[in-house]
Amino acid sequence: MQILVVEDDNRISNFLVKGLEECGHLVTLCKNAEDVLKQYINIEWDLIILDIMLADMDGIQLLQALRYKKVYTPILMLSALNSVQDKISALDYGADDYLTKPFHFDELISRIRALTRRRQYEQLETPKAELQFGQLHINREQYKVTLAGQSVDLSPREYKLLIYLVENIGKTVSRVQILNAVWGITFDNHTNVVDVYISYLRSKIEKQDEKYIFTVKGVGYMFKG
Amino acid sequence: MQILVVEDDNRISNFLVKGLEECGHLVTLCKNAEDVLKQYINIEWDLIILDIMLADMDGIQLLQALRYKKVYTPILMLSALNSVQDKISALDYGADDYLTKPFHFDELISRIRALTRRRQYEQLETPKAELQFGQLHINREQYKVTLAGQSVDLSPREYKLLIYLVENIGKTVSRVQILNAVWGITFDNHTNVVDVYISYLRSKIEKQDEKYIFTVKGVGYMFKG
DNA sequence: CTTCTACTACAAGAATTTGCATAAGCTGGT
DNA sequence: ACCAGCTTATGCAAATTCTTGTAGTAGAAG
Repeated sequence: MQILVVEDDNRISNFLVKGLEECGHLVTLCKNAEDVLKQYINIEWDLIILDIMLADMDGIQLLQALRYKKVYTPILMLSALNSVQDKISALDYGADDYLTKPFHFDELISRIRALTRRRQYEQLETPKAELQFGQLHINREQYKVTLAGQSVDLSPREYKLLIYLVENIGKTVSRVQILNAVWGITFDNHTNVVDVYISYLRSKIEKQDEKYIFTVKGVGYMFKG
Repeated sequence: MQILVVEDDNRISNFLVKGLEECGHLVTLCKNAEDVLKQYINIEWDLIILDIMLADMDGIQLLQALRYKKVYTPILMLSALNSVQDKISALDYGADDYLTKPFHFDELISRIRALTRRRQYEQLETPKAELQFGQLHINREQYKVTLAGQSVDLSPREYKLLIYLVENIGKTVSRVQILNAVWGITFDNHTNVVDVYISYLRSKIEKQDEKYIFTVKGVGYMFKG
């Protein structure tokens, strides 16, 4: 899933990003409220994790702002405060769940699962751990990819890229989108890493007769099953 | 099962932790009430064992606090007092069972079994006491591991780690997840203890031709049978 | 059909990160 | 104080990531 983490404390954000990525999610980190409203508001996230205490804006305010702008993405609030009052006001203003720091990572995971369950039922393709396209087989639980029975050794970045493409199967995704989702880069810094990694992937998962990644010239790439 | 023991008397806590671990449970010890509310409250325990006499807070108060915070984990109270009054108030405030010290370990076990019976029925796969993977043999009842008939001497931490990996057999578990489940650490990701212990475990339970623990690059580790 | 341009593919190597082993420092229980 | 077990620190090899540079290609324009 694509998750936006809004958190200015480096320790916690680092922990969150690392942990969520290790669980197979595509995570983007944003360190202040303003940027959320400016840059990230138009991206379709599966989940937003929002710290209630931010340097530039109260988390509740941001929550309100998002809901006002008709962003109905599930939002999970994080807080160091353990007060009931805060919890209530967060839920009142439209948060979907609330978690106090420090928390157990497995609990975060289970709450994320609960929050996005509806979504998962709706799109029955994604929650499957096992995916297959022709000769290509992906096991998301074991992070294992096989091609015609033979194991394919992908680096973490290559794997992430593949997952992103597969999650957007049939849709053309731009380099900027890929950079955003897989690398967490939000501005164009004139790099061609995406091209390079597409090339790596192709060399590893495609054969002469079996192609999965298609170039859409001037736009980006598309995965076809 | 994952059990939290809240007890400040070393003699008793040691006895409890050792005994429960020997019965194949994953036990975390907490020596004061404050830490329970701060650090351990969001972890999904299967059972909490709570001494009624703690240095920093009355056990009943802690019990109340937990229930107030909607923690519905089964709680078993321990007390040196034999007074009926205490027993009643503990049960009134939401404890699920009550046991007076000194007690026979067998009684504790049978009460734990009663309290968590539903849970045990639910997960019929895990409670097996005897596990075998190739040459590797784990007896959870006796807390004993053998490799090709030869006894393997694991430290408590090593054993806990092994059990966690085995319980997630075939699934990749991240370092953060391991740190959470085996160490109870929620916010420190600048440590390499997990790596070190994986290394210890491997040196003790693996041979040239027999491998059980597989590294999933950039993600974590996976146990394969 | 040829030329041109913008875009794409890929190779090679530098820089960084990761995983692992080992060693050294700590800690709590006897 | 000692010992076993736990944690932190360090160094190294290998893997991964990313930049740079060049060759190649599709498609528009002449």
